[in-house]
Amino acid sequence: MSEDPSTGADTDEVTLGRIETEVALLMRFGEATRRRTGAEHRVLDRAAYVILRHLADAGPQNISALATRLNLDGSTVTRQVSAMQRDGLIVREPDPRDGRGMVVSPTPAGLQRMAAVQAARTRLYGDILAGWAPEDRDTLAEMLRRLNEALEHRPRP
Amino acid sequence: MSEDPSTGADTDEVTLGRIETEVALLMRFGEATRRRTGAEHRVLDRAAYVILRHLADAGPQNISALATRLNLDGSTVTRQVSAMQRDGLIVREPDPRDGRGMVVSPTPAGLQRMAAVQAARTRLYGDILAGWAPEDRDTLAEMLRRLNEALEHRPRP
DNA sequence: CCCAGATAGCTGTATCTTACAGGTACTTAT
DNA sequence: ATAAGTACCTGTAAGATACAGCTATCTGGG
Repeated sequence: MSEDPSTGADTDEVTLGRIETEVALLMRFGEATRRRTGAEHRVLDRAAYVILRHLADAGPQNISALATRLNLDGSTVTRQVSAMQRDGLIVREPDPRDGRGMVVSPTPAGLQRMAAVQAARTRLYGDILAGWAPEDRDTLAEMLRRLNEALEHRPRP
Repeated sequence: MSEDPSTGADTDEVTLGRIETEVALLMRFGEATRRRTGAEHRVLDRAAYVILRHLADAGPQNISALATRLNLDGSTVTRQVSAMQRDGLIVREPDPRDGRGMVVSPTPAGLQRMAAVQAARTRLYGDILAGWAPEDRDTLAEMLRRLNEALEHRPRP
């Protein structure tokens, strides 16, 4: 470690360390925000938000498909979906093509609530990044997109 | 919304939406990884890792300082520190300058374990970002750093 | 010096999120 | 028609965290 800087021999090592640090930090911020925000923004559970975004994006799906996509156990999604149905955010209907399955669809109320949360979060980022130049915001968005893309196609965790 | 693109009137809105989406996605990746990794990498709890990094970085501290810094309740840190002491990762000594407080210091074993986890995570990022140009990695690191900086100084969550 | 209020840490308890195990109903393949 | 697999649900358990209440200690005004 700690080679001659001019060679750049372990510059990448250093950069990777920085990325590791910053991602870890970002995760902590996110979790803390989620918890601290608590009742206020919790018109919509974080889990519910993710599910609604998925349904809005990829169309009505059954529970197994959701669970796979969200990296969650089926039983977890069953419970989340039950709560969301109780709150009128989604409807659950028998799958006409598979008697075992249930198709989950967002309700208008659910989509509306999701959009509101999304707008609030976007506004929050607007505040947080208030001093940034537009091109820097763009660079950030692009770098995050590429990071997620890389994570999705990672070799083997 | 959806103004004439040539004016760039709501380009920022769109960019903020992208950032919101990508951060949310990154969080889900992180959580899924943490859970899936499970017993394997769990030579070191994620909480313990963060605490050790902090102690290594900022020196021995008492529990309240840690809790404040980590955005956690004092009782949570008390329990985490107890577990870490049981595992020989830290030591807890009475604060000579405040009879109420306890000073938490990392042990050599704790630092070593932390360094090992850090190295493993750095290697993981090396795999994930295998195809990236060094300057892109650098840009990512810098953007993440600036994002975290902005989060730290955010107006008011 | 002494007491009131603040602070540090610990313990008990509750909540939230999740996973795993087992059960039932249905589907698919042989 | 039967066996194996799948989809979902329910029971149970584990982990992380917050809040409330407790004790010991510190600090500042009389």
